[in-house]
Amino acid sequence: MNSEPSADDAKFRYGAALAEQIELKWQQIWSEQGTFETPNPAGDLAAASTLDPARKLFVMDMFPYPSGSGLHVGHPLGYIASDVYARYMRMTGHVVLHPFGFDAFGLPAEQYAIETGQHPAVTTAQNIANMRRQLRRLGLSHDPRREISTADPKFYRWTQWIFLQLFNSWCDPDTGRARPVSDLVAEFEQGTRPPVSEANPGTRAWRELDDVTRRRVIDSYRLAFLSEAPVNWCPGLGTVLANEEVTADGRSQVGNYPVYRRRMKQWMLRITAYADRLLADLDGLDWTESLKTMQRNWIGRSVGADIRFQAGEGSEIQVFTTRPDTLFGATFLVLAPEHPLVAALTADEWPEGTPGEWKGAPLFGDEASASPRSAVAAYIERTARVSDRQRQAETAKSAVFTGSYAVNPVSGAKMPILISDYVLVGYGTGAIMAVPAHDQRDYELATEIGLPLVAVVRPGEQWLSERPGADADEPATWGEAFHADGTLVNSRGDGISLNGLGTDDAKNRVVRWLEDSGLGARRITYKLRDWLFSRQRYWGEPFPIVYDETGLPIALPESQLPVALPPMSDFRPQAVGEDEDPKAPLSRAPGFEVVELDLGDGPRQYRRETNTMPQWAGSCWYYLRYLDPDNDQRFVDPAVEEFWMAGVGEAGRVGGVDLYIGGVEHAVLHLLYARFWHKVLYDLGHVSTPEPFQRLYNQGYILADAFTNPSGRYVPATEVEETPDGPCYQGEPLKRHYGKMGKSLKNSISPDEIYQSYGADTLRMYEMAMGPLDVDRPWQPDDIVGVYRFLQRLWRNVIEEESGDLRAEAKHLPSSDPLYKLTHRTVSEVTGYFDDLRFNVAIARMIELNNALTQFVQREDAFPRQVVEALVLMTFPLASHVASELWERLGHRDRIDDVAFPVADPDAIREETVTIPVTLDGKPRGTITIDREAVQDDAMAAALRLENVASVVADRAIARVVFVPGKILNIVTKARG
RNA sequence: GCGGGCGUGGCGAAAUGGCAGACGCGGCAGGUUUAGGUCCUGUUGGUGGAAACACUGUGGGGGUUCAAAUCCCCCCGCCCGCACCA
Repeated sequence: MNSEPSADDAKFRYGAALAEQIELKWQQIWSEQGTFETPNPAGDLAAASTLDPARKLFVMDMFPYPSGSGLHVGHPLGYIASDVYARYMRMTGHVVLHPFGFDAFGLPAEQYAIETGQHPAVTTAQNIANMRRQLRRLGLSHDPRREISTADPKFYRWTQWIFLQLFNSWCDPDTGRARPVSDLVAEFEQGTRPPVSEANPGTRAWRELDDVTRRRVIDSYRLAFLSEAPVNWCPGLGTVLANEEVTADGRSQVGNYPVYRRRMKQWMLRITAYADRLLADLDGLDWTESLKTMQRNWIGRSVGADIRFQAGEGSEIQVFTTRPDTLFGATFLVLAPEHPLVAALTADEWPEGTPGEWKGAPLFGDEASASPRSAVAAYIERTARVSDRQRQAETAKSAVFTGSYAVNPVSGAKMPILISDYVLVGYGTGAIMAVPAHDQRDYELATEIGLPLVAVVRPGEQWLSERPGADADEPATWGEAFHADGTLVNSRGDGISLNGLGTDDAKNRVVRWLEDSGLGARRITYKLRDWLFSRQRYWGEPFPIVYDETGLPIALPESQLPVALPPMSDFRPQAVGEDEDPKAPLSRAPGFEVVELDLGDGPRQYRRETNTMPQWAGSCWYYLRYLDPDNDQRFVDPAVEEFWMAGVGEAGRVGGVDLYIGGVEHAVLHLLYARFWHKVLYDLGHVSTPEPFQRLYNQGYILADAFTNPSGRYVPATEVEETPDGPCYQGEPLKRHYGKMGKSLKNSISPDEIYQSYGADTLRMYEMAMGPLDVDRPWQPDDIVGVYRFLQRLWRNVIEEESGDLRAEAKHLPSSDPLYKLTHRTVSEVTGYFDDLRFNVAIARMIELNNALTQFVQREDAFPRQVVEALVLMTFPLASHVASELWERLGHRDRIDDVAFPVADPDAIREETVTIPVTLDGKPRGTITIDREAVQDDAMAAALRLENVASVVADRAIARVVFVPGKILNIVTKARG
């Protein structure tokens, strides 16, 4: 199947060996001539001449982490696509910035280092060198001077600098924008803004506060702040874990250690302050609707109301609801087990007549349910033990009663207060009003342990009739909650009645009433959480933060950046007991944690922050560093930033990277985090656009067969034998699967294999020809020969295979020649397809043209230069090496990289006559060839000369004629008479 | 459960209101070759037919239209994301 050249093959046939020779030659030339170096408008990389801002284009890929196993053929799909586009756009006169880099900090790199027993700095450097080599072998046109690594101190110095911008900023609630903390302090000092903060209960005036309290108040406003948060804590690994790193049964993916929920003091970034803008600004972006939807869902805006319920003396419980209209149906309250008021609300004794189910007796037995305190304690303990995922997997609802009651403010009804794990402490207020008749979860709990149900929205007749035995007034008979909109019933109280209103009217009326009575207010909440930003890990950016004797954080001055990651031989996270506080690896680095610094008031001792930043930090801004990678004065020169990030093209484009290609797996992590950082930088005046990525394109994945043995483990797909009884490995029958190519499914295919059999140009072209760029596609090695043959035929049409000489040149084609016309039609179509990233169809058109060219060359034993040059130029963005070689052999001394993409001759495309189908009652009956300008009568006259048409029309009457010029003639007939 | 997307030959796919299946793989037939491979030519959705041709055909059903793979409604299947979000 491989086309290893055999002895009698022509010496100069385009085969794997010749392809390799050509590819290495041109890669060498590109490197020596700096072909891919893109100039800047200013600074170190400034161009000799001025650059046209209207012609700039910033095209980039999501950068990879430097993996130890190198690339497989699935990785470069997006890289090839961006490269083809970058090369094409350069040929259309654009100044194209096409950089590449490595996401070198973070867990994948550190895990690889631990597994191989080496230092991550060593493995990272090795892996980067290896990947750089593999990418160069593919002929990607990245500017080598702009390559960055997030683990390079020259890079992470500025990651730390941006963290300081976050630390030194707060979000002004009046404008929703970030401002310097110094503004906030000024407003506190002048008394124009009250120092409202949890750190200042009672909101005493600024001048009454001591220094430490003032610092606590300011800290509580910062965009980067310390907070106690419940996290996934894994003592076995000695670190917190992201939700994604915890398995369904609550254990660590790595090492299979148990994971606990635990409150820990962590750095948080206040991304929630940007929720509204992150949502609203999606509208102006050229992203797919599905990706925007994912971000919208993740941000999860919901509109409703806060309502305060009185519970005994002085206690007040605030809930959030999106259905304030159902307030009369709220028959009990449910708090998250972690809610701060739980302890205060837990009664000493059960009220008279409390049912056993409310006491948690079925869950914990008689002893634990003897008093509210023991039952609540048992329930809290149970919640802490169970992971989030496990909780959600449980089918039945559970809850225990606190022994306390609240009062429904509209109906006056007495509402038992319960705790249950289906109420989440992190969403809304961590407490809900339960409306069991109209909320499915509340319904399940109410029917499970016997709580009252009141219908306040009347279900429709149809809804009731679909549920046998359902009585409109008895929700318990419904089998499930009725949560649709409807007409309010049973909703009359002392101060307010909602009866007869629709859902929307009822919401408005009850919210107005709550606001007037001071019992509640309209409110919007988000699912988006603040971003937990610290890790007890070694391989990441150190925080530019120290603590003084107060234990409060102090930002280091810019002049002390970077805070270098200290070298450590044992950098692994350390296991600690369940009750011990975790120690970040950096606390063990000699001389790192305790330091003497002069921060402006003389040398003093400080303690450094020893956590590191998470994997996402560097990727939040790396695209900006490409613009100005060696600048040691600023993270990016403003003139350079403005040039590359400005919106080009249609009016109203917000600007940012002009084309960003990457996988959809980053839809809500990297892409949301980066948008947030960018907006902060924008607010503070450091960047010129409100969004980082104008156009985002998700390439599909390459899929391949994968196989599992009888014990369910994946086996290397390349070593699987196909037998008549199915796939086999080491004598064992296998189960066939199908999935994303990669290490985990053991079905990777190395690009080296393809280079060996066909060359890099064939691989590039094959990956682009497989199908639409955004769709997953199977790796089908048998198909590769299709594009291989195309390149081979193109080569043969220009070069004598026996001698290696240029073929004879045919006479100049007249513009009336069909091949000339086809060439220009192809150029015109291919141009459009390249513009739209539809490389698969562009390649199909080019193959068609080449097939026609092949016939010509065989007939004439000579090639027409116009056709060949157009085809070579169109091939260049895809198969750059062989196109460069052919261009040179065609006698050109100029670099093909600088040649303009061919432009179609409009006269050649315009046909004097057109051939269109004729249909009778929608059925095709033949074609007619008519003048381009022909009108309906001309077309009819031509159609009636067709035997097929004339015979039918003779028998039937013409009811109607539809003539679409250039498209179709449809004759609608009816029976005569 | 909610949200997004997809469904076309043996396979990857074209056609986004106007002759369904461009282009490629694979298959079949022929040429070149000692043979195989390479290379070249022809052919290839299905059914019927020697052929011309006819009928049929884009997951299923219905609708809009002169005309539907394409637009609308219902159903089925598959993929992806989120998921006790109040």
